[in-house]
Amino acid sequence: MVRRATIGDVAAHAGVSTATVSRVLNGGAVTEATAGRVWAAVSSLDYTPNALTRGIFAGRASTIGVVIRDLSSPFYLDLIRGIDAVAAANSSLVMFANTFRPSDHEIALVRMMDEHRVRGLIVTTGESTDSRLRRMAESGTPCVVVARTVPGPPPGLHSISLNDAAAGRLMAGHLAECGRSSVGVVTSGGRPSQIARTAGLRQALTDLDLPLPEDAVTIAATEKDVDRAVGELLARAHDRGRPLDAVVCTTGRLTVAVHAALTARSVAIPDDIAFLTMDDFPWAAALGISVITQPAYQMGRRASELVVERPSRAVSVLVEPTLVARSSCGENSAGKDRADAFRPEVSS
Amino acid sequence: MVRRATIGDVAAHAGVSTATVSRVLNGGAVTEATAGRVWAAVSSLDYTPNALTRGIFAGRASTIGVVIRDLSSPFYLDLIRGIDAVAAANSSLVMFANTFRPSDHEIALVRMMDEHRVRGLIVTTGESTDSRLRRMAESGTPCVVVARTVPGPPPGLHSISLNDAAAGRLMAGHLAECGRSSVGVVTSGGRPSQIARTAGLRQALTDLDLPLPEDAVTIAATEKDVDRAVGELLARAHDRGRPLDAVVCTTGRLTVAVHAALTARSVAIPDDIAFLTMDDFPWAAALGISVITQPAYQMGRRASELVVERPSRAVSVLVEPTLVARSSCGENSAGKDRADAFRPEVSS
DNA sequence: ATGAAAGCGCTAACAC
DNA sequence: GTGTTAGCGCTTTCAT
Repeated sequence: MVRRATIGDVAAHAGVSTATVSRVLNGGAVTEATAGRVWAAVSSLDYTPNALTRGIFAGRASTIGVVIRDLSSPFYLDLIRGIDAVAAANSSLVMFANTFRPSDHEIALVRMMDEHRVRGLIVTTGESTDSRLRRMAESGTPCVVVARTVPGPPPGLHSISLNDAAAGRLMAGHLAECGRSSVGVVTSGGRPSQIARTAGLRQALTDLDLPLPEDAVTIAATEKDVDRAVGELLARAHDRGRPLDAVVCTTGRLTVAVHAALTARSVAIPDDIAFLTMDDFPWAAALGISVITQPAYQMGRRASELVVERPSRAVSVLVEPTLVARSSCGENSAGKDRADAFRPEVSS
Repeated sequence: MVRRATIGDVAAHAGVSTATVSRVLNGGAVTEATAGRVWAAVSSLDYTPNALTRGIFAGRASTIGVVIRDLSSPFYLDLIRGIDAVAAANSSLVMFANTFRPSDHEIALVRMMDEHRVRGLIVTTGESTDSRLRRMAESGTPCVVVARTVPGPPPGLHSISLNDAAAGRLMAGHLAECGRSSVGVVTSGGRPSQIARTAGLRQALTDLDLPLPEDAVTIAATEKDVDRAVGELLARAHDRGRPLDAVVCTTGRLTVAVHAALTARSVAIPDDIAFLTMDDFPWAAALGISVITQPAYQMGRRASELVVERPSRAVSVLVEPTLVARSSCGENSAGKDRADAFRPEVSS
């Protein structure tokens, strides 16, 4: 096992001091001649500088931390791609951790990111991590919370989220336009974004004189739970005497499962029931599924930028949802294309 | 901006030496009493140990590096999930970088991972990075190459890949069983795995007396290029007087695009043309698309395990593909379920 | 322009 | 059990 060359080895090999080597590596004042000798030593020894040791000096690593809840969701996937793109442009690496669902685990992951002295941290965690995020922000590690806002954030603790109520309203509007009047919704539960979407939907529906009964909303925490949820939704509406003519899903994570549950019951989309969900995905076009989309990639970019640019105040970015109408709700409107709904930020 | 507490601060606050603090943190011999005082200091100062500094001691970080070509491909996504799962179980974080397509960029990324002294590195890069991977392995950083094998690997340089030729054969067999005889293939190009799949397919087809003409194989490097490729495939077969009755795609990355190109030409699947592709994905069932699948998640787990367990020899894992027959090739066989084809490793 | 030396936050011998 | 001391690999004064 070959020992790695250190800066000392390079110095010895080039016949200079470590200080000089450091200078040529980081661009200090050195003669052409010495620089040449040093570079020669570097390559002949295959010297690769140690980023860890460098980081201890800077006080922090050059890495951007990301703690995400569920990699397989289309939204998070695009988010990461955005984050990674900006990181790459700043020659930062992304340090990633998947929290997997409910997971109290997320506290430990955020802690690990902190221990690794990430340059900044981007998370989609729940409130349980807020105290640590605050402290990190206060001690100079910019943090950005996605899909949620933190009350009274200290400088350096940013947030970037979708106008969830507007997303709900968009859903209501589209469904109404398509002549649907009895909608059922499956949502993934208690996260603020989920609640706001459902509330926005209900409000808009009510304004349209299309009230959404309590029991027309069901919670499915996981994909496995979706089939039951959809079954109940259908049954309740039937019992109520107003069979469903639309099902909306408030999270992209459950789209496949809801669609499958519907299909398994041989409901025809959109003839029997309209289907509308969150977050665009590669196969949506092929399946004709209409969606409300959020600019995930741009959100990821923005999050990374906040980390890199370190604005001194707490920044709160709110992005707007867009409807991508395809055929799953009945009318096959020309379909505004997956427009980029990213808007300039709003400082808090 | 609050300065972070160091081990020295904790020591001072608790009235002990830094060595003692280090001991209670890492489990050395200490009195209940001192330990108590130290922990009290730790929490009252919100002390969070610096993983960077720790790493400089261990000689390396506790992070697992991953350089992936394309996050959005279903295969890579599952691979990462597998990697992350094992990393989490070993309280390692995953350091991630997306290489994006063609990218010579990958050399720089692997280098960065090396600079960060990752505990081990998992890559899907091309041969351009081999020399560095060899050096890393030789100096004690286990590396695992996915979807490719490195000739004459030094100890510590592992590989894990699919039996690509078998995948091609599986495709040929299924297509033949479904009564198809004129197949066209779209492949993403020159990577060894792509070549082996196509070769396996061609060989098996030939053995079945169903030769695959040169011009029935077309290369599409990116999704944008797929439509052209499919068009050419169809046209050439037509000109040849043997219109296609099957299209196979040798990479999961292009599945959506190939499917879209076919649909755009209003070919009916499977009535006009059978469609068979690589890598299972969440929507495949809904669309009835038959696939040849590889155990991506397990491969990710295995890769991580190789990093964690550091076997002293070079290990080469070969996994077998499985056919998941749905309806896109005509017959709707019961469909063996997405079986786990993971097999015990084979040492090289 | 370059070297000597101090020190970043932490661990690991080695004394006591 | 606990403190002292010497580093780990690197950057950064401060001299020269």
